[in-house]
Amino acid sequence: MAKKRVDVRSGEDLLATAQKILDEHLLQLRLKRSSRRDIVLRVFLAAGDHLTTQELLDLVSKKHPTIGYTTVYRALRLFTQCGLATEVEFSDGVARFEHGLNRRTHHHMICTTCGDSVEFFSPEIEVIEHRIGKRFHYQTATHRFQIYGTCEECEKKRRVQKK
Amino acid sequence: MAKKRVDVRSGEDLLATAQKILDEHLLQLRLKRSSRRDIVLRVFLAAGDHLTTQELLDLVSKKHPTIGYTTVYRALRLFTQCGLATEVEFSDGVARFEHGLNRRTHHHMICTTCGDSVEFFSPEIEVIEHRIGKRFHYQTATHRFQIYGTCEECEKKRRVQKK
DNA sequence: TTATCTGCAAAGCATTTGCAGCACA
DNA sequence: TGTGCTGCAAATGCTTTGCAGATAA
Repeated sequence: MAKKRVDVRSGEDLLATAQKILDEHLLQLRLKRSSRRDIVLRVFLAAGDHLTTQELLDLVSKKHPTIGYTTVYRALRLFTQCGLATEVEFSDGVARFEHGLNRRTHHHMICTTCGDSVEFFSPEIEVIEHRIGKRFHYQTATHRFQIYGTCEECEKKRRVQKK
Repeated sequence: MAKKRVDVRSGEDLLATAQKILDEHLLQLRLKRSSRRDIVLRVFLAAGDHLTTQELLDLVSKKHPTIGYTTVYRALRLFTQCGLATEVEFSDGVARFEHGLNRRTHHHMICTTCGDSVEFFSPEIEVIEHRIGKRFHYQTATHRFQIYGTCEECEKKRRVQKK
């Protein structure tokens, strides 16, 4: 499934574009729009990256405490289907989601001590994906690449403890 | 005769080396050796890669039906701790293990339709890991890299269905 | 003898789903 | 009006752990 590339600069435009993409997706699947799901979308777009379903629910709950886990869960699935969200794997067994709109392909390096992460760009990865796909006759769709280690802070603490 | 590197080509040597590594690990943790765990190790070494705990149990059960899931589960954890096994993530939510001994660093490309996978080598990945780690002052420990797509077989079938 | 190992069963935990009532088209 | 949406609670499915008896040292 090819992701559409849309240029979205302001928050306004971002929301409008995202809503349009979602609506189109709903139309294709003959689903109905719902105000609660739209709220989840707004909060998701305004929130930071790498949120778990629970974390997004917590944010949503602040202003809309009656919206439940299931709604957020199912909304995130829809967002992922239409490319508004991407699931990322941080190896702690919990699904995390980040924005898929207006986002350069990037990867994550995760600190296994404090859970912090940084994003980085590595265009070579795309090249490798294509090369390997071609070599083994795979129609490649996506890839996952994460680096695990210890961030500067945690590394310092570790050294102090060792002494 | 000045070869210092442990040459583990035959199954015999492989087992011996692995057993030694395991024993040493047990010693460090002040754990005891056990015949059942040794059996699990033998089966694991002789088996193919990417096995789930359940799959390894199934193999073990063929000759030793009284060995239980928990033993295999805990054995795999020990193997992973001492580097005899590596956990790999295929994104289906099940832990898979492959041999860590005598194995070049490699990665996987997985068919999301049939679950089949191929291994490939990409030394560039190591280089990227180091470069990114240095740039953000991370002490990198490891990384994960998988490509997802459709294998030739499944792609053919998909095309036929589409018509 | 004492500490670890084992199998069983049960607990954990994130993810999914069935269902009855609510809301959108 | 009917179909999809929601929240709740329960089901799933894999992972992990408590415990009593078996086993290694």
